Amino acid sequence: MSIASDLIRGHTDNIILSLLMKGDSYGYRINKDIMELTDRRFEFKEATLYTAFRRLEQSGAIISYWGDEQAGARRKYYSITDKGRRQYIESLTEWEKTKNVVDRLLYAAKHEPEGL
Amino acid sequence: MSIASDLIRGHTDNIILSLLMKGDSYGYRINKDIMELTDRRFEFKEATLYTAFRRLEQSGAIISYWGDEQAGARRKYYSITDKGRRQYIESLTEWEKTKNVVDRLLYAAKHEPEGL
DNA sequence: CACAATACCTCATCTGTCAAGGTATATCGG
DNA sequence: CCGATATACCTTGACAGATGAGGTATTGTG
Repeated sequence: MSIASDLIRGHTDNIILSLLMKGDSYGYRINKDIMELTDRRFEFKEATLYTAFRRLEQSGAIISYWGDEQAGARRKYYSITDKGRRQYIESLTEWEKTKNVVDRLLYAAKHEPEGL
Repeated sequence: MSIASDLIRGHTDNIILSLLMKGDSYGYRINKDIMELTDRRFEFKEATLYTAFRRLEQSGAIISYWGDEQAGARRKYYSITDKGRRQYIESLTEWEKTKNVVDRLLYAAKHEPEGL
């Protein structure tokens, strides 16, 4: 739990793009990376993750291909496209704007009486 | 425009509680305050706002009463309860955690190669 | 008198999340 | 050898929040 999903909603696709900026990866590994990066404070539910992959592939932000594992379960790898890279870059600006706006609104009550 | 609603989702109720921490207010005014606090970068859609009021009142975080305006349109005022105050305080911690987690994930690609 | 601003409300629809279910392979302890 | 656990993928239906579109009523302004 830790982080409510409604607080992450809107970041899902961009988080996936962010991890794919480091190189091609596959679903299970991406979620494990997310867990590690957040000290186990967050991970996607599987259904959410695969829904996001489908959405991103349909919009052209990523492409997929099957790996040629000799052993173990097959893996579907994802690769970020130029469109996906642009979307990722834009998401960083969006996130900075969001932090600014939410900070102002959530701390409105505390910063308001500055006239004292 | 400006801020995607999915990035605010999850903060809606807490933003309203934050403004009510400053004192009782009513829907129309709250939304105007939000617009000003964010330099017109953000405001709620009316339907979103009133949905949130109903949700907050049903959960006991706020209570409402009709103002006794002598002139002009009638106003429904909202007042934050103790439960609402506790929820607001908790939301600040949640928000700080969320910022930390999203920062880590969105900037993962940039901070990763630290071994150089 | 038309229009804008104030001020409230509802309903149907859309989107993203997720519980629950499924498939298949590899490894490890007993 | 068998059951459990980990890896790795997928789908479906239900649910919750946001919102477009519509509505009501009052007051002030040109």
